[in-house]
Amino acid sequence: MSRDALIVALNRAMRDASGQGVLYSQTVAERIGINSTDLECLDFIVLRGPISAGELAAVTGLTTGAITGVIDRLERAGFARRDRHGSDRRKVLVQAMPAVKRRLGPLFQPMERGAMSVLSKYSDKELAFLLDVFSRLSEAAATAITELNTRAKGPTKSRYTRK
Amino acid sequence: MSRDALIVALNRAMRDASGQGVLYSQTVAERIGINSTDLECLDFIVLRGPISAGELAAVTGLTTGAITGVIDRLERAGFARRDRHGSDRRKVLVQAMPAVKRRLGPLFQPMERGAMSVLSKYSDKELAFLLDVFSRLSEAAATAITELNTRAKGPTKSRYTRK
DNA sequence: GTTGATATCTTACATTCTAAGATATAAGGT
DNA sequence: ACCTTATATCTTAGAATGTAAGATATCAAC
Repeated sequence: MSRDALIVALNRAMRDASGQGVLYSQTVAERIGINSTDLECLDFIVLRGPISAGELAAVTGLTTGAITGVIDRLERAGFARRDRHGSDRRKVLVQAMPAVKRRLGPLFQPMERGAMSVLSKYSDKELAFLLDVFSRLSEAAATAITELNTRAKGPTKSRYTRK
Repeated sequence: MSRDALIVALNRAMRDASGQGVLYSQTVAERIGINSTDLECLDFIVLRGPISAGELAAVTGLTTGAITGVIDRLERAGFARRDRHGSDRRKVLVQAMPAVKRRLGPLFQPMERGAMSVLSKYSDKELAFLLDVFSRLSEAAATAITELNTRAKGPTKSRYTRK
């Protein structure tokens, strides 16, 4: 395969792999009866410990109104809990409940095992190489997103031509 | 870094990279004034040539009713066109319009350049290695999704796995 | 204590999805 | 040819979830 063809194939493979990841998340969300947005928020809640509603809105790009709904549903499903902030009582701190690990863990196992079965075949050196590549790609993507947002935004056009 | 830590870091890096890809798509969609679902469908339309509405529903996991709306919006925005199937007049074939390449191309350039700036530093051998890894990961993910759906309790609706 | 900033929630409305059924066409048996 | 059943898309009604704007409560500074 030529170098050019290799790069084209690699770009497609990356998009496909990314898509599979999304698809897996959607499937997991469906299985536990919440939507993808709520699962993404739950991921942030788990990763970034007790987090305020406002921060959650900021990292997900949702409005605070939408976040209120997200937290309501996560609470109702038993995956998260609201607490008042100790010193600033306007704030609401959201944290994950034990049910998350118990119910979400098993659902991520097939993916973890799958990734493991692939990765376990590589040497430490190869894994380090892969980690480096992924990090660089993420960084490049972040830069590209910024670039896209920074770029002149042409004439404002309505979302769709009127009904 | 220990091997275990390496693998944990890699898993997180993969999720992050996947997320960046999604975020990029959302940004592109916003920039051209359509939603992410419509852009995903448009990608299929571009890749898989003239495709019937039903097939589009099958590969995306949307209902045919939703696909009708998607095609309506893509048509109104000038990105796609409906045609009657030659021999089976129940079918509607959807194909991309030239405007897609013209208007979408530039928006994907920052990402392409970013990926290129990373990938260009590697040897052919390294690129081949990466392509192999991505392919294996995609395949493992597909298997994991199937596994997850197989374990499902109720009737399962899945994307991409349907024929 | 008053004023303005901040954090979250509420409300009204828009968009897009699903489910069910309508419509049109196809295909096969009689 | 006719009738029945299957298929492909569209239509409709209702649900879910998003935004925007404003209400409410709290904080922070003067």
